[in-house]
Amino acid sequence: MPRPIGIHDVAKKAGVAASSVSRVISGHPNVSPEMKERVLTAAAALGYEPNILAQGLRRGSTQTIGLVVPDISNPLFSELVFHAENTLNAAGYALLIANSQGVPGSDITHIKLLRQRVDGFLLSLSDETDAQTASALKELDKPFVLLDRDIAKTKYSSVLWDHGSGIKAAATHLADLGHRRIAMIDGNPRVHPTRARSLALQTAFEDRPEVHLAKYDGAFTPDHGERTTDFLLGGENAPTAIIAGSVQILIGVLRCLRRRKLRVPDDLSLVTIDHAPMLEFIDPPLATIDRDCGDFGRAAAQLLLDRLEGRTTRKRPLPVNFDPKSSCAPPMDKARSA
Amino acid sequence: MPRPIGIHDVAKKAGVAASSVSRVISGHPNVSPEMKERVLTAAAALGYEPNILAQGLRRGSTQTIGLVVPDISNPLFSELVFHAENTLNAAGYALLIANSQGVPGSDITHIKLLRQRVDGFLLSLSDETDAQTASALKELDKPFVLLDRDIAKTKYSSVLWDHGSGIKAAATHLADLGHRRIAMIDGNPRVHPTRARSLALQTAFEDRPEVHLAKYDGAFTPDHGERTTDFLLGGENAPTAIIAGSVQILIGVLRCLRRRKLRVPDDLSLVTIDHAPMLEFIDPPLATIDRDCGDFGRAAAQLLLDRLEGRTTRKRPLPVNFDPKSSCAPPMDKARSA
DNA sequence: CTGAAAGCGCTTACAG
DNA sequence: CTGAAAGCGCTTACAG
Repeated sequence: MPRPIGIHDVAKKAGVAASSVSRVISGHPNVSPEMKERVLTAAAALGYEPNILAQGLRRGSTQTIGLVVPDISNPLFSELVFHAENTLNAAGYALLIANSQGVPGSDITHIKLLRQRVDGFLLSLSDETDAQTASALKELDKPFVLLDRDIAKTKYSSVLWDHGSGIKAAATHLADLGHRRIAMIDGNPRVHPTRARSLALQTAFEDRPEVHLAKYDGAFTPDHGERTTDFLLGGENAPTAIIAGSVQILIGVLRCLRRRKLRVPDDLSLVTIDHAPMLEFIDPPLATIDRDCGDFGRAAAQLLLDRLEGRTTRKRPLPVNFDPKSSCAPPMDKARSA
Repeated sequence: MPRPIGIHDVAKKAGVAASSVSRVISGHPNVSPEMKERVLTAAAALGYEPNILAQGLRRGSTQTIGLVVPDISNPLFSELVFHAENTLNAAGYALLIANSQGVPGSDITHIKLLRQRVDGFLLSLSDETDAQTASALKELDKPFVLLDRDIAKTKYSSVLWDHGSGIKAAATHLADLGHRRIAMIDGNPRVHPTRARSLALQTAFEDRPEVHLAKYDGAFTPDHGERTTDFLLGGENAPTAIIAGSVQILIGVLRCLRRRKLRVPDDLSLVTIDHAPMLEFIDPPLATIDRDCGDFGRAAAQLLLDRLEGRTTRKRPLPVNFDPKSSCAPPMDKARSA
């Protein structure tokens, strides 16, 4: 197998110095048109491609961005990746992805793994409150943007969905329908989305004391969804409406409802967060809190490009929408119907 | 921001030569115990971490594997990535992922992007018949393993599901129930799974001429599923059973059935391929052709490690299972019931 | 505008 | 077993 073409091969063929080849290839301004032409034809004839490792070693930059996500199979990330990659490619950067499996230690491992290979990071941390992660980020000598994550007492660039207003819209919709006992089953309380919803719900019904809203954080898993629903529906004063914090949690809620033979919205009103491929076949269509991942990917990439070009860090808010379909109805008021 | 610690800093601190530091760090056999100790303590004290770019440039290897997939959000890949990564990590390799968006040109782009940064590839090509991809692979000077892909007239390492036997089992099940007109709606005919199923179905009913099976290849999309189902159910001699080639195709089929108010299995028997999170809430539970992605990931990683360690290429077959749940029933025989 | 030289951080024959 | 030297492929002040 022949050694790949190097800058010296091109220099010899063009009859110029290696440094001139380098200047032409990397678009240095001070080159004569004829030098440019000779080098370019020689490079094309030889099929020269610069060695990225050598460039990176010398320049200290690799024109590559690293993306660390906790769960690659989350459909939300698919769109995010697509749009972030397009934006970065247009600016001359490539995107490399690492999957952290939702383990904070794995976040750090992958950041370390990528650190010497990339110029910057897009990070969807597994745990924004983890002390080790925080100190790893403090020592990180590359710019990064947090994806829907917010670390207390820091000013890192981040793109943050406005989960608070989405959940408030949903809860208010339920309250307006007459619900007085509403439960929200949410996931990991160590990430921004869950925290933002908690914060918003704390004050949502300050002026409506008759509305009782309880929030049950845990994990974004079917198991947490199912256990919590079981607990809620098995007890006194069961809620008349439930909000599921993610598709995974919704699966657990639906399992419980199926087992208990409860119907939506007759027996219980139901709201969910995010879309999923099969969701459309759930009957009735579920009220959904949703968001545009394309915007998110573009915004995140742009914030990182800003940092790479020396601009300052920024928090970028992004809206969240609520679509009340037909899965919410006035509660069965036992008192009245009795 | 201070320059990162280099091998010379460690050498100075330990009072030895840089070359000795290198030998200790990279585990060279000929080093005295005391040398080892001095270097290791100095390196630890300084927090030395080798520069991967420099190592890669010098050694020609990066201890990194590149994975190129057409659709990162496919849940099948999630498990694959998890197990492949574990196997590779155990052998001292890291895994980097690139998303090719299902475009053959993008496959090539990402292979080129990764080529200088990795020691080998795991490739799930968008199109195994693409001539440009074939020639790019021929010129690729790094080992690779094809993931459920097979390129004609080549002996590249690959892990191949036995889609043929899975689809035969499903089709035979339907035929045994009495179905005489069976349709399979499959996806992209330019990848091994679709081709393997076509091949198997061609001969599946050679000795049962009364069974008519037609296969409709297209794309792994809801749109192809919906249009084809519409075409089939709207025509003469509509099939009494349909096999959907993927979850995306299934979504299209189900949309059509919902619109036409057709029920499974009373009006039509239905079989699908692969699992999806929400699938369990489809009523009735669908007969499914399924497979173990963990085994797949481990096998793929192992084949690549074999190549990296100089062993020969290999085709590795993997079984596929058929679970007839309750979505298949004898066909409504209009002739008889009339 | 162009070339010769030094160096990015490491590894590896080569002496000793 | 250890060290000095060369070099992986590139870039970038420095002369001219």
